[in-house]
Amino acid sequence: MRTTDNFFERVWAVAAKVPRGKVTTYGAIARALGSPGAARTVGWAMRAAPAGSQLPCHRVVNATGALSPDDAFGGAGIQQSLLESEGVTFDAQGRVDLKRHLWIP
DNA sequence: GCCGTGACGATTC
DNA sequence: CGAATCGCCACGG
Repeated sequence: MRTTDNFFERVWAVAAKVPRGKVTTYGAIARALGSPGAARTVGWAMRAAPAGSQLPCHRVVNATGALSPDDAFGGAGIQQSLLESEGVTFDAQGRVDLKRHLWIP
């Protein structure tokens, strides 16, 4: 089958299920897939996600609420802007308020 | 089957 | 809080 056999598709599937105005963490997705330690692999799937897949990867953040690198999404601040547009709030550190928007599959 | 890689996680300083 | 370190897992070569 394709190079993207299972894990990647699972990650994308879960990420696509994240409701608008909410965010999830790589660890949460990895946990949902049955591999709580595969958080890195989840992040890798996001980076390997095909452009134009409409995958809301901007709704996926790490456990600390920090967003993806500035060079991601094609520009710095893009991720935060998108989340803010969806109603997501940030703290003084520019991190997502997981206490309010954390969503787990 | 080993090595290198990586948009992570948790711990420690 | 910020930076550094170790450990984890899956994919490609």
